[in-house]
Amino acid sequence: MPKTFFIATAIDYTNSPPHIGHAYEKVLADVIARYHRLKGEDVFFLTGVDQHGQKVQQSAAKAGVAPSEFVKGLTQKFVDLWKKLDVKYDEWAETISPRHKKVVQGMLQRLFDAGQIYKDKQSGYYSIRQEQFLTDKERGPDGEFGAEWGQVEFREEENYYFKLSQHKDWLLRYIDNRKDAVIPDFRQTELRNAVERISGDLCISRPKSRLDWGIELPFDKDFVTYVWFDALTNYISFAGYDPKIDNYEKQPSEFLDRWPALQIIGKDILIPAHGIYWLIMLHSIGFPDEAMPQLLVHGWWNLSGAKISKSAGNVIDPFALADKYSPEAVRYYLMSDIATGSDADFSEERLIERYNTDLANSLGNLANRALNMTHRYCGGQLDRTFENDSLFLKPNGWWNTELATYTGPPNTPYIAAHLAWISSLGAIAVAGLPAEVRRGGVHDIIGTINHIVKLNNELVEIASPWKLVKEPNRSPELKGVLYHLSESLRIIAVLISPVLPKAAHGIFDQLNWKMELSGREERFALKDAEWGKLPDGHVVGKPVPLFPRIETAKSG
RNA sequence: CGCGGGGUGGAGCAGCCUGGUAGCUCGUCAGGCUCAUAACCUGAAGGUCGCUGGUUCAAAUCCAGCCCCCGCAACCA
Repeated sequence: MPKTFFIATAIDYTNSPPHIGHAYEKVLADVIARYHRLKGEDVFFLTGVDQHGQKVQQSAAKAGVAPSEFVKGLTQKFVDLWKKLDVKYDEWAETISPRHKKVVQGMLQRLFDAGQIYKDKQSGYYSIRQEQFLTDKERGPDGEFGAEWGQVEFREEENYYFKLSQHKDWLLRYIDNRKDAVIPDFRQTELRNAVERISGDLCISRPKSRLDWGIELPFDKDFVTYVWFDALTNYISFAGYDPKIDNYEKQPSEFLDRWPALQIIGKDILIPAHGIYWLIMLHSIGFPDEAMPQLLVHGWWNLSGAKISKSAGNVIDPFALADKYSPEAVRYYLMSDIATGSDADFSEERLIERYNTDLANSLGNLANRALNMTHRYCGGQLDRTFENDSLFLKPNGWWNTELATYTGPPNTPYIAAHLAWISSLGAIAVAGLPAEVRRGGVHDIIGTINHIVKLNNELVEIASPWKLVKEPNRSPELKGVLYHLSESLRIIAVLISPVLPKAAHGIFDQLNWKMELSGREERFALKDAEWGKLPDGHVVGKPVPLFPRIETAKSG
């Protein structure tokens, strides 16, 4: 049985409502998941929320409600957003769930029994505001702790530590042996440098007197586990991992079928959280190197070059954006205007520009004009007999020189050359797809699709069906062109369906194609992206604008 | 000498790993078309690819040095 493709995102902290960055990561994961489903693979897409911790406890206290209540409201906001943006996950992770708690405690107990976790006493200067011990690094030039730390006091505290540094050499070897442990590769370089600098162990607990909104340590009721063993563990606890089984090979088949995951994370949580803590945690509980998750690290959306942050007050509300421009417009913008891995500038003007240019003017208009002409000139019926006419099927390559600059009236060989070329584009796109998906290159896939759209619009100009229709003897050419337009649209719909599911359905509906599966994801399959599936005599539907132009004050 | 990213026509970016006519989108200008969502197509102008030096027949691409910009406490993707 083929293995399930497992994709997971970071889980979001339920201390404040979702912003555009949360939306980006989940849409990216959703699109990658959908491309895998398109290939016919079983997909397990996990996302969710991180609900424990100090900040939530504080925010809840401030709001005068119990943490469990506080967390409920924010969790709902995330769920609502994913629904709105058509992010279709298979499992939802909530760190307060009993299922998760069991795995976290099971892991901790096993590591404690194995001597990987020990108790130690730490004393030093402690910032109450930042909830952390300070070192000399944090001292200002005057030797004092700055105002950003708030009240600082000397404190002595016992806590539990995980023997992190013991696994440093293993992690270095693992990273060196696996070229694609982290994507893109410059992030892997960054991680390796950081691993070299590992020193000391990882504090994994907080005394309940300070923090009780968390998962209790199974071996000491006076402590809860702090962040790492709680949040990171979600990736396996919601995938069926059984902490009681220490032999990895003996894990439940449900889990083994899914794991390892491709994990989509932001650049801020690669080091140290995922790249160091998480990988070492997995290694320490017996996961072999082949079972290490791959980390796909994405960049950030900035606002006029500045980081988006709550403190700067420049947070963008994805709900408002989706309401204003439609969820598909938001999905398209987030996927098309950033190269996965690097940062990009967010702007509503760019969103409008990309939507109007690529979707309304190019793709939407192509669908509209193609179907309209098919109805107007051929009663909506496709005719593909032309395809077999040897007169038009010239060997590849010959037209480039003579005809590249041709600007005369519709010329038969020139049209034929374009038809031949266009009918091969889908296969080329399909061939390149797996590699693009593997490295998260969604914006490259979109670029390829847009190129196909562009060539079809060129074909319309070159062939000028409105001229051909006036010459009865050229009816085969006319029909050939119209068939190519519809067939191209069908393939484009398949290729773009992971990014724009609703629009892809819209194209299929208008083509009057696979109507029995209307609205369902199974309607799209990569194997259908091959040329010539629309049968002879097929009648297409009436065109309705797929992407109404977004009018702005300037253009309207 | 901390770590990493970036510096490419007016704007935003790709290309760099695997040297060999500098590419895309937007914008500007001119032309064409009328099937279409005032959409589409063609052409033009516009670049010393941050600077300097090196390797090479050949460098945006490889090497060295330098300059400038942005991240690397927390909220936070």
